[in-house]
Amino acid sequence: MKDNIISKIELALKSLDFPIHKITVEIPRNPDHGDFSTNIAMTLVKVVKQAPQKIAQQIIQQLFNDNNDNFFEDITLAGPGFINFKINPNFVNSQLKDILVKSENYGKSEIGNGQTVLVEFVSANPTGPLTVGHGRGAILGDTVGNILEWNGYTVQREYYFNDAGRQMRVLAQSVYARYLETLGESFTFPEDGYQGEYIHDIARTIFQKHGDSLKDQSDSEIFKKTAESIIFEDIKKSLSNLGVIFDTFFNEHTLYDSGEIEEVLNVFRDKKLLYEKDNATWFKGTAVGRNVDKVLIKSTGEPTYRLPDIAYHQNKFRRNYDLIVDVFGADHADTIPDVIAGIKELDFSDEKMKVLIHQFVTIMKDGVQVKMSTRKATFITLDELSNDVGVDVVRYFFLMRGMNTHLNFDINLAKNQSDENPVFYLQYAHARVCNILKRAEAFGHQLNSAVDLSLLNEDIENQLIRKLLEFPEVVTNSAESLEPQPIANYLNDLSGFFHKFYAHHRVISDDNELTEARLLLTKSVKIVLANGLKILGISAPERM
RNA sequence: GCCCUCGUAGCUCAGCUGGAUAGAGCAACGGACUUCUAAUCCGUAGGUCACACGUUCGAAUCGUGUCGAGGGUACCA
Repeated sequence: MKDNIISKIELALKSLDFPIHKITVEIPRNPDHGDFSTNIAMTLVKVVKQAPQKIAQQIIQQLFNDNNDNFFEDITLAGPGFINFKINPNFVNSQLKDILVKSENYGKSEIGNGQTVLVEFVSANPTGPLTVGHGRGAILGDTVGNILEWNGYTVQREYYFNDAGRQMRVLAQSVYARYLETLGESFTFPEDGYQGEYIHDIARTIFQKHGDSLKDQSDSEIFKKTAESIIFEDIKKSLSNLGVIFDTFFNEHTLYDSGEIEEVLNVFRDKKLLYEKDNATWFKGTAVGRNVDKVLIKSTGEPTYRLPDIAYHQNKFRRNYDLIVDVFGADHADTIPDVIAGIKELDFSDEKMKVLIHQFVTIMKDGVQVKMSTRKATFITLDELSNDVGVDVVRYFFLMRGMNTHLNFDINLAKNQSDENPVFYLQYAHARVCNILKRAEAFGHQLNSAVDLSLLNEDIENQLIRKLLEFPEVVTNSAESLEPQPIANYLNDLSGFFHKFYAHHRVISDDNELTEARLLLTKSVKIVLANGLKILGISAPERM
């Protein structure tokens, strides 16, 4: 509908011999200002050199001249030069049929045009259970994937991990210590070891399988391998429990086997971007616009995380995706400029790469902040959280806030099965809709697409219909910004309009015609709510 | 010190690419269930958009600076 208006304005500008400017049409906050408005007259002031009101008058006149189909009910000049449009309600209402026709596809677009996207997220090393902090990235990444899919992209979800570094060595040592403890032997726990209860469980599993045969083999691969596989299974279960399924898991180690790490070093060396200092190999960041040089290979001979990160991104680029999306927590944000600098030196363009950074999650319980540390095992795991408050609540809480706000996760609020919990507002709207439709069916009402939609002329009905018609634009916008939050906000607004409509008007009444018109509206609400919730990965219950 | 994110109602947050009188929810107070589910609705109250300059027809939104919060700034990831 918006496109329709824009092209009509364009036509008018052409007839008036005004230059074709960038035309923006928006929905005014205040409904008194019409269904749509444009500021085109004000932006033309400089080019046309006339007063904005005068320009607006001419455009309005031209639009009226062209208005043979009565698409516009009214066009008015307002304020400093806004042009406000009122669309013929019959035309607006008839758009509802489009929702019915498209049904579970309503809101999908083809702006992605089949392009391939790699979305990398979570990417936590298998050293322990996922925490609430990982949860935010998981839900965010997964939902961004959904949004892209709804817009015609082909999405691959990838989890990157490293099972070879220092962290994993400390993990193995921690398990070994607990293994000795299980055997009743004396042991020394690594200073920075992992203290979680799950380490005991892993040690016991190893004991059950191998008895005490490993007690003198502190460097046995079994400790690491067993820990890794148990923890990884656990991680995958936590994720799938939340509806997050990965297509691929990428092990950092393959970058060494394939020689890609070496290759990156060679390129950098040829470009004179490497030098040796203090027995370590440094990347000359200062030569490529970074403000400091960074170590790529430590004096121990081990690479820092930066080197494989760069090689990994080169690998992604070589796999030829049209778009590469990374989802990181704020604590990892600092690696990104290095990766981008590196990638450019490897002759790839960072334009295809979008990095989403989300801020931290703080957990509030009983009004106080819960401090968390993975190593000390004073964290709340993602499993605990989703078991505690439910999958739908977890997903909604992570999506209802912008990714760059510090998210305050109030456990008490989330657990609250009452009207204080915002996710129920949406789900209840859907359940109400379902109930009405079911009841209507029981009364023998049929959905009739030939119904007279002009009967829907209450204010709240108009608002509701207009809101429903906004949905496709909300979905494409969120694909462009790669932000799920607007969809969550939209669904909240839509639910609000529906609840209000419900409270003031009955759908099923003695008036058959009106009932059928309202049933069509109700059905449309169901479709949009269900589709929106689907994108967010939240269930749409038929009853509550 | 330097870099990133943020600062909007008592609390948690919206406010789209600069637009018209700044919006929700919660909490507070007062109403509405013999009705398609009251997990809802209606009303009241609540604001120097951290602060100061600047950009322009127009700034919560963009720019610079100050203050405040969080994160990063390692031969940890």
